[in-house]
Amino acid sequence: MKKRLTPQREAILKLIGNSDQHWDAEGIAHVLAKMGCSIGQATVYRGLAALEKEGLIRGIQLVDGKKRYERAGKQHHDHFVCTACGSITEFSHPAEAQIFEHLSRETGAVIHGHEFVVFGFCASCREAS
Amino acid sequence: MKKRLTPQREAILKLIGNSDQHWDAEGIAHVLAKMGCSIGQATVYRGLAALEKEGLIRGIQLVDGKKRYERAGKQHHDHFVCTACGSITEFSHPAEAQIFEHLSRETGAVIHGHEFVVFGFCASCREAS
DNA sequence: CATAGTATTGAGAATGATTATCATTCTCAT
DNA sequence: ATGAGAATGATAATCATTCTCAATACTATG
Repeated sequence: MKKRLTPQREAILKLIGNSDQHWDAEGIAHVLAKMGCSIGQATVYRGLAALEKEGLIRGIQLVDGKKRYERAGKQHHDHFVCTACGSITEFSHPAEAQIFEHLSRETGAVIHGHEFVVFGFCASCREAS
Repeated sequence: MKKRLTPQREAILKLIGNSDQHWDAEGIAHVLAKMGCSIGQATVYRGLAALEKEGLIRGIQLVDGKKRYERAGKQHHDHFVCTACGSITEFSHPAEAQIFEHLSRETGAVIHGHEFVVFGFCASCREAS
Protein backbone atom coordinates (compact mmCIF):
# COMPACT_ATOMS: atom_id res chain seq x y z
CA MET A 1 0.00 0.00 0.00
CA LYS A 2 1.02 3.58 -0.37
CA LYS A 3 2.29 6.00 2.17
CA ARG A 4 -0.53 8.17 3.41
CA LEU A 5 -0.58 11.86 4.19
CA THR A 6 -2.49 11.63 7.42
CA PRO A 7 -3.71 14.64 9.39
CA GLN A 8 -0.78 14.20 11.76
CA ARG A 9 1.76 14.19 8.98
CA GLU A 10 0.06 17.08 7.30
CA ALA A 11 0.33 19.08 10.50
CA ILE A 12 4.05 18.32 10.74
CA LEU A 13 4.57 19.14 7.11
CA LYS A 14 2.74 22.45 7.37
CA LEU A 15 4.71 23.44 10.41
CA ILE A 16 8.05 22.76 8.77
CA GLY A 17 7.03 23.81 5.30
CA ASN A 18 5.83 27.24 6.34
CA SER A 19 8.90 28.24 8.26
CA ASP A 20 12.59 28.59 7.82
CA GLN A 21 13.39 27.06 11.17
CA HIS A 22 15.32 23.92 11.86
CA TRP A 23 12.97 21.76 13.86
CA ASP A 24 13.66 18.83 16.09
CA ALA A 25 11.09 16.22 17.00
CA GLU A 26 10.57 17.57 20.47
CA GLY A 27 9.96 21.10 19.25
CA ILE A 28 7.40 19.92 16.74
CA ALA A 29 5.51 17.88 19.30
CA HIS A 30 5.56 20.81 21.67
CA VAL A 31 4.27 23.38 19.20
CA LEU A 32 1.60 21.09 17.81
CA ALA A 33 0.43 20.33 21.32
CA LYS A 34 0.12 24.06 22.00
CA MET A 35 -1.86 24.44 18.80
CA GLY A 36 -4.34 21.94 20.13
CA CYS A 37 -3.46 19.06 17.87
CA SER A 38 -1.11 17.08 20.01
CA ILE A 39 0.22 13.87 18.54
CA GLY A 40 2.17 11.03 20.09
CA GLN A 41 5.91 11.31 20.07
CA ALA A 42 6.37 8.03 18.22
CA THR A 43 4.06 9.41 15.55
CA VAL A 44 6.14 12.55 15.27
CA TYR A 45 9.28 10.50 14.66
CA ARG A 46 7.53 8.20 12.21
CA GLY A 47 5.95 11.13 10.44
CA LEU A 48 9.26 12.93 10.11
CA ALA A 49 10.91 9.82 8.73
CA ALA A 50 8.09 9.28 6.27
CA LEU A 51 8.07 12.88 5.09
CA GLU A 52 11.82 12.84 4.69
CA LYS A 53 11.69 9.67 2.65
CA GLU A 54 9.10 11.29 0.40
CA GLY A 55 11.40 14.24 -0.06
CA LEU A 56 8.93 16.66 1.47
CA ILE A 57 11.29 17.72 4.23
CA ARG A 58 15.02 17.49 4.68
CA GLY A 59 16.78 16.09 7.70
CA ILE A 60 20.10 17.38 8.94
CA GLN A 61 22.34 16.21 11.71
CA LEU A 62 23.97 18.99 13.67
CA VAL A 63 26.54 18.57 16.39
CA ASP A 64 24.25 17.89 19.29
CA GLY A 65 22.52 14.56 19.40
CA LYS A 66 19.26 15.59 17.79
CA LYS A 67 18.23 15.45 14.19
CA ARG A 68 16.71 18.62 12.76
CA TYR A 69 14.36 19.02 9.86
CA GLU A 70 13.92 21.89 7.47
CA ARG A 71 11.60 22.33 4.54
CA ALA A 72 12.67 20.84 1.28
CA GLY A 73 12.95 22.80 -1.92
CA LYS A 74 15.42 25.33 -0.69
CA GLN A 75 18.54 25.51 -2.74
CA HIS A 76 21.50 23.58 -1.44
CA HIS A 77 23.20 24.97 1.60
CA ASP A 78 25.20 24.04 4.65
CA HIS A 79 24.90 25.19 8.22
CA PHE A 80 26.79 27.37 10.59
CA VAL A 81 25.92 26.82 14.23
CA CYS A 82 26.77 29.40 16.86
CA THR A 83 27.87 27.44 19.90
CA ALA A 84 27.12 30.41 22.13
CA CYS A 85 23.54 31.27 21.23
CA GLY A 86 22.58 28.18 19.27
CA SER A 87 21.50 30.08 16.18
CA ILE A 88 21.74 28.29 12.87
CA THR A 89 22.76 30.16 9.74
CA GLU A 90 22.69 28.74 6.25
CA PHE A 91 25.50 29.27 3.83
CA SER A 92 26.80 27.89 0.60
CA HIS A 93 29.86 28.21 -1.57
CA PRO A 94 30.42 27.13 -5.16
CA ALA A 95 33.77 25.57 -4.30
CA GLU A 96 31.96 22.77 -2.58
CA ALA A 97 31.03 21.20 -5.89
CA GLN A 98 34.70 21.02 -6.79
CA ILE A 99 35.43 19.16 -3.62
CA PHE A 100 32.84 16.52 -4.38
CA GLU A 101 33.99 16.21 -7.93
CA HIS A 102 37.57 15.82 -6.86
CA LEU A 103 36.69 13.31 -4.17
CA SER A 104 34.71 11.04 -6.43
CA ARG A 105 37.25 11.27 -9.21
CA GLU A 106 40.10 10.41 -6.89
CA THR A 107 38.46 7.61 -4.96
CA GLY A 108 35.90 6.26 -7.39
CA ALA A 109 33.17 6.72 -4.83
CA VAL A 110 29.58 7.67 -5.57
CA ILE A 111 28.47 10.49 -3.35
CA HIS A 112 24.95 10.33 -2.01
CA GLY A 113 24.97 13.12 0.51
CA HIS A 114 26.91 15.05 3.05
CA GLU A 115 26.78 16.98 6.26
CA PHE A 116 28.82 20.12 6.47
CA VAL A 117 28.41 21.87 9.77
CA VAL A 118 30.65 24.73 10.78
CA PHE A 119 30.59 25.95 14.32
CA GLY A 120 31.92 28.95 16.15
CA PHE A 121 30.62 32.26 17.41
CA CYS A 122 28.27 34.33 15.30
CA ALA A 123 28.99 38.03 14.87
CA SER A 124 26.92 39.19 17.82
CA CYS A 125 28.17 36.52 20.19
CA ARG A 126 31.72 37.27 19.17
CA GLU A 127 31.32 40.86 20.24
CA ALA A 128 29.61 39.89 23.46
CA SER A 129 32.50 37.70 24.53
CA MET B 1 45.25 19.97 40.27
CA LYS B 2 46.41 18.85 36.92
CA LYS B 3 44.93 16.33 34.61
CA ARG B 4 46.72 13.02 35.02
CA LEU B 5 47.81 10.53 32.44
CA THR B 6 46.69 7.44 34.28
CA PRO B 7 47.41 3.90 33.12
CA GLN B 8 43.88 3.68 31.78
CA ARG B 9 44.20 6.86 29.79
CA GLU B 10 47.61 5.83 28.61
CA ALA B 11 46.16 2.58 27.34
CA ILE B 12 43.45 4.45 25.46
CA LEU B 13 45.94 6.93 24.08
CA LYS B 14 48.29 4.22 22.89
CA LEU B 15 45.53 2.34 21.21
CA ILE B 16 44.32 5.37 19.29
CA GLY B 17 47.74 6.91 18.78
CA ASN B 18 49.25 3.83 17.21
CA SER B 19 46.58 3.27 14.64
CA ASP B 20 44.82 5.06 11.86
CA GLN B 21 41.43 3.75 12.83
CA HIS B 22 38.43 5.73 13.96
CA TRP B 23 37.55 4.33 17.33
CA ASP B 24 34.35 4.51 19.28
CA ALA B 25 34.14 4.07 23.04
CA GLU B 26 32.72 0.60 22.79
CA GLY B 27 35.47 -0.61 20.48
CA ILE B 28 38.14 0.72 22.76
CA ALA B 29 36.65 -0.94 25.82
CA HIS B 30 36.33 -4.18 23.91
CA VAL B 31 39.88 -4.27 22.62
CA LEU B 32 41.38 -3.24 25.93
CA ALA B 33 39.40 -5.95 27.67
CA LYS B 34 40.78 -8.50 25.23
CA MET B 35 44.28 -7.24 25.89
CA GLY B 36 43.73 -8.01 29.55
CA CYS B 37 43.47 -4.46 30.79
CA SER B 38 39.76 -3.96 30.92
CA ILE B 39 38.56 -0.62 32.22
CA GLY B 40 35.11 0.58 33.20
CA GLN B 41 33.04 2.08 30.44
CA ALA B 42 32.55 5.34 32.32
CA THR B 43 36.31 5.59 32.56
CA VAL B 44 36.61 5.07 28.84
CA TYR B 45 34.26 7.95 28.17
CA ARG B 46 35.94 10.18 30.71
CA GLY B 47 39.36 9.26 29.43
CA LEU B 48 38.38 10.00 25.85
CA ALA B 49 36.95 13.37 26.84
CA ALA B 50 40.05 14.23 28.85
CA LEU B 51 42.43 13.21 26.10
CA GLU B 52 40.44 15.16 23.57
CA LYS B 53 40.49 18.26 25.74
CA GLU B 54 44.25 17.93 26.06
CA GLY B 55 44.48 17.75 22.29
CA LEU B 56 46.00 14.29 22.34
CA ILE B 57 43.22 12.77 20.31
CA ARG B 58 40.60 14.22 18.01
CA GLY B 59 36.91 13.49 18.20
CA ILE B 60 34.64 13.39 15.19
CA GLN B 61 30.94 12.95 14.87
CA LEU B 62 29.90 10.79 11.98
CA VAL B 63 26.36 10.13 10.88
CA ASP B 64 25.51 7.33 13.27
CA GLY B 65 25.00 8.18 16.89
CA LYS B 66 28.46 7.40 18.14
CA LYS B 67 31.41 9.68 18.47
CA ARG B 68 34.68 8.43 17.00
CA TYR B 69 38.21 9.33 17.95
CA GLU B 70 41.35 9.41 15.88
CA ARG B 71 44.88 10.28 16.76
CA ALA B 72 45.76 13.93 16.75
CA GLY B 73 48.61 15.41 14.80
CA LYS B 74 47.47 14.29 11.42
CA GLN B 75 47.07 17.07 8.97
CA HIS B 76 43.60 18.44 8.56
CA HIS B 77 41.16 16.22 6.74
CA ASP B 78 37.50 15.37 6.42
CA HIS B 79 35.78 12.04 6.20
CA PHE B 80 34.02 10.00 3.59
CA VAL B 81 31.84 7.25 5.00
CA CYS B 82 30.70 4.36 2.85
CA THR B 83 27.13 3.65 3.88
CA ALA B 84 27.38 0.16 2.49
CA CYS B 85 30.48 -1.23 4.18
CA GLY B 86 31.02 1.40 6.86
CA SER B 87 34.58 2.17 5.83
CA ILE B 88 35.88 5.62 6.59
CA THR B 89 38.21 7.40 4.19
CA GLU B 90 39.97 10.64 4.86
CA PHE B 91 40.18 13.37 2.31
CA SER B 92 40.97 17.02 2.06
CA HIS B 93 40.77 19.78 -0.48
CA PRO B 94 42.38 23.21 -0.48
CA ALA B 95 39.13 24.88 -1.50
CA GLU B 96 37.80 24.29 1.97
CA ALA B 97 39.91 27.11 3.35
CA GLN B 98 38.28 29.49 0.90
CA ILE B 99 34.87 28.45 2.13
CA PHE B 100 35.76 29.26 5.72
CA GLU B 101 37.33 32.52 4.77
CA HIS B 102 34.32 33.53 2.76
CA LEU B 103 31.93 32.48 5.48
CA SER B 104 33.62 34.43 8.22
CA ARG B 105 34.08 37.48 6.03
CA GLU B 106 30.42 37.50 5.00
CA THR B 107 28.87 36.82 8.36
CA GLY B 108 31.43 38.18 10.79
CA ALA B 109 31.55 34.86 12.60
CA VAL B 110 34.58 33.33 14.24
CA ILE B 111 34.98 29.74 13.19
CA HIS B 112 36.09 27.29 15.83
CA GLY B 113 35.62 24.01 14.07
CA HIS B 114 33.60 22.01 11.64
CA GLU B 115 32.35 18.59 10.70
CA PHE B 116 32.40 17.68 7.06
CA VAL B 117 31.20 14.16 6.45
CA VAL B 118 30.45 12.95 2.97
CA PHE B 119 28.62 9.69 2.51
CA GLY B 120 27.93 7.39 -0.37
CA PHE B 121 29.30 4.16 -1.79
CA CYS B 122 33.04 3.58 -1.95
CA ALA B 123 34.53 2.28 -5.17
CA SER B 124 34.26 -1.40 -4.30
CA CYS B 125 30.74 -1.17 -2.90
CA ARG B 126 29.66 0.74 -5.96
CA GLU B 127 30.74 -2.09 -8.19
CA ALA B 128 29.16 -4.70 -5.97
CA SER B 129 25.75 -3.07 -6.15
C1' DC C 1 -21.48 -2.58 0.09
C1' DA C 2 -18.61 -5.89 2.86
C1' DT C 3 -14.30 -7.02 4.17
C1' DA C 4 -9.82 -8.57 4.12
C1' DG C 5 -5.34 -6.61 4.29
C1' DT C 6 -2.16 -3.12 4.99
C1' DA C 7 -0.93 1.60 7.26
C1' DT C 8 -1.10 4.47 10.98
C1' DT C 9 -1.73 5.77 15.59
C1' DG C 10 -0.79 6.31 20.61
C1' DA C 11 0.90 4.76 24.95
C1' DG C 12 4.37 2.87 27.01
C1' DA C 13 8.38 -0.14 27.15
C1' DA C 14 12.90 -0.72 25.28
C1' DT C 15 17.22 0.58 23.21
C1' DG C 16 21.82 2.55 22.78
C1' DA C 17 25.13 5.98 23.58
C1' DT C 18 26.54 8.82 26.90
C1' DT C 19 26.67 11.18 31.51
C1' DA C 20 25.93 11.62 36.48
C1' DT C 21 26.42 9.79 41.19
C1' DC C 22 29.00 8.17 44.88
C1' DA C 23 31.96 5.75 47.62
C1' DT C 24 36.58 4.43 47.22
C1' DT C 25 41.33 4.80 45.70
C1' DC C 26 45.18 7.30 43.83
C1' DT C 27 48.67 11.06 43.53
C1' DC C 28 50.96 15.05 44.50
C1' DA C 29 52.65 18.94 47.17
C1' DT C 30 53.13 20.29 51.44
C1' DA D 1 51.74 11.19 56.43
C1' DT D 2 48.03 14.10 55.40
C1' DG D 3 44.78 16.54 53.08
C1' DA D 4 42.82 18.14 48.71
C1' DG D 5 41.79 17.55 44.27
C1' DA D 6 41.62 13.65 40.42
C1' DA D 7 40.40 9.36 38.82
C1' DT D 8 38.16 4.99 39.04
C1' DG D 9 34.40 1.47 38.70
C1' DA D 10 29.85 0.01 39.39
C1' DT D 11 25.56 1.41 38.77
C1' DA D 12 21.75 4.49 38.04
C1' DA D 13 20.10 8.09 35.22
C1' DT D 14 19.43 10.75 30.96
C1' DC D 15 18.17 11.79 26.33
C1' DA D 16 16.91 10.99 21.71
C1' DT D 17 15.03 7.63 19.26
C1' DT D 18 12.90 3.13 18.09
C1' DC D 19 10.10 -0.87 19.04
C1' DT D 20 5.82 -3.35 20.53
C1' DC D 21 1.23 -4.04 20.39
C1' DA D 22 -3.49 -3.41 20.54
C1' DA D 23 -6.81 -0.39 18.46
C1' DT D 24 -8.25 2.33 14.27
C1' DA D 25 -8.38 4.05 9.77
C1' DC D 26 -7.98 3.46 4.60
C1' DT D 27 -8.29 1.25 0.31
C1' DA D 28 -8.54 -2.08 -3.11
C1' DT D 29 -10.65 -5.37 -4.29
C1' DG D 30 -14.56 -9.17 -4.54
